Amino acid sequence: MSLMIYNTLNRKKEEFIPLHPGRVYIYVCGPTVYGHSHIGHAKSYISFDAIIRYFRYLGYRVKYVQNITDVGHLTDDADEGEDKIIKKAREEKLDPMEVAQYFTWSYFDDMAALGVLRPDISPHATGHIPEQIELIETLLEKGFAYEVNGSVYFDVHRFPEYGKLSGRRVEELEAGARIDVNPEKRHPADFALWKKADPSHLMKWRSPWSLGYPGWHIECSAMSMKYLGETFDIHGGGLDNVFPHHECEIAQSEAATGKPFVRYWMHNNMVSMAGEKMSKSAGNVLLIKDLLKQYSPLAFRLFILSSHYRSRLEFSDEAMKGAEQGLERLSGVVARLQEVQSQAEEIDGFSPPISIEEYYRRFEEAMNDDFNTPRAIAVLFDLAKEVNQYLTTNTKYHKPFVDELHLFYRKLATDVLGILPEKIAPTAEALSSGMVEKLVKVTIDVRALLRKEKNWNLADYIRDSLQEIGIILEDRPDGSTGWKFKK
RNA sequence: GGCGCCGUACCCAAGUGGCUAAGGGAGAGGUCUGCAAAACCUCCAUUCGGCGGUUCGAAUCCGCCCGGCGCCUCCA
Repeated sequence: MSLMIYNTLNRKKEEFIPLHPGRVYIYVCGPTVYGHSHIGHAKSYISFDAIIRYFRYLGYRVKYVQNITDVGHLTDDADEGEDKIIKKAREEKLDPMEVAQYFTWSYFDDMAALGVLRPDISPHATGHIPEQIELIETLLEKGFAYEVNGSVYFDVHRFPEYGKLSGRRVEELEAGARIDVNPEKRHPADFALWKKADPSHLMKWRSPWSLGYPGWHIECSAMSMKYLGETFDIHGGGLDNVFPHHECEIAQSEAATGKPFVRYWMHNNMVSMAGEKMSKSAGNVLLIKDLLKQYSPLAFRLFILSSHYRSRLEFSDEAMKGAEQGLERLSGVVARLQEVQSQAEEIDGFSPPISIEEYYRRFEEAMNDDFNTPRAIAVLFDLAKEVNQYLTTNTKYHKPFVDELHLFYRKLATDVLGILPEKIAPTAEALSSGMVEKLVKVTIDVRALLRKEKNWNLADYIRDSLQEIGIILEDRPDGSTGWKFKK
């Protein structure tokens, strides 16, 4: 069973064959750090997080690079306008690096809160100015770029394959250009590699051409090739980066090295709200920090991964609540498995009522089909039903079997998808010490006596009161009472 | 104007030529139960925006129409 990946370059699914056996070299476009991240960003990073976790599950050694863009992206028209970070700095009366640094930490905090594993390398654009200058020099030497007035532009006509990723033609771009024509450019579709800074510009570096700053695509080429090689396996990012960003990256990189840049291009689709793409400019953003005030990070991951990464996802409170409930169901089954593990034993002649291998197979089959997490998650739910049946129809449990079931969720739900915690919220059985636990136990015992006397009013009063302080009691058919913390 | 995507039940969402259209949530009924919660069982789209066509057979392919969206400017 081979791993198939949808490659934007060919618009079809292709078998994944790594350049170096057993290894995956992957670059994903990171954030421009001029504001807090919203849940649209989160879809991208959670999707690639699951993809990388799955590669590791398959046994690949992954080198994951994700840039931090702390310079270069402009606000308005292609060549004029003000750098976003500088704009923010001016507004807040801060040094641009203070802005970039502040939002970099904010981004890292958000990702940690969402359980997104850190990339192996998080290179900063401003930390790689020499590499970018070097790349531009190569492009000039090879005649793919030209200098005008201290700025350097890439000449798209010198690179006939320009447009191969996004399916555009230079002539069409010319016709439909909504960009104000920059008189320095030979052709409207040419893009800047280096811009000369005007005297008031806040971020600038010395270069052979001028005191200036790098163009807005060159950083990704410079940094990805520095850490992953001139040709590497996967480059990922948002669908909205296909053109012009990734198209330009290909042009710059392949022109400079004469080699294929990236083997598999992967693009995630957007989050929408009320039918419209979530974006800062549209103003319909929900920040990750605000989302997490209301919903649990794991439920949000479940929500994100229950749609395919290449599909658009419609966010709503109703959908998020659905995810919360779904997560409750999954964590419920794992909590019961945990609970049962301590009392389970070896049962002679035990024959497993569930084929766990079959569920592994189905999960992998789904993930191997271009990381189809919605189908993979359905497998987890299907098994949950069977496990619950097993747990409710038996009173004695076969330890190795219970362990195996538990391991299944541990590996796939916790390690690969990251939708279940390492440890489920404690239950009475799982705990042997602690004052809270002891107090709850005493209370439950008292309530059991009241129930024996059929003093329902008092018994219910205790249960309701505990619920108010976040402790849920569950009476079971055998007369015992379990409890858990309210999520 | 150019390029492209999507429209599956109340909500989110898989499925892209062939058994009964995944899964979750919500909803209805039932088992259990003093009640509740959880769990389990049953039900919940004869139908996939509409109309034609291709085919033995289509949600899936083709055409037209309706509706929504993305990119072409920074964007995950």
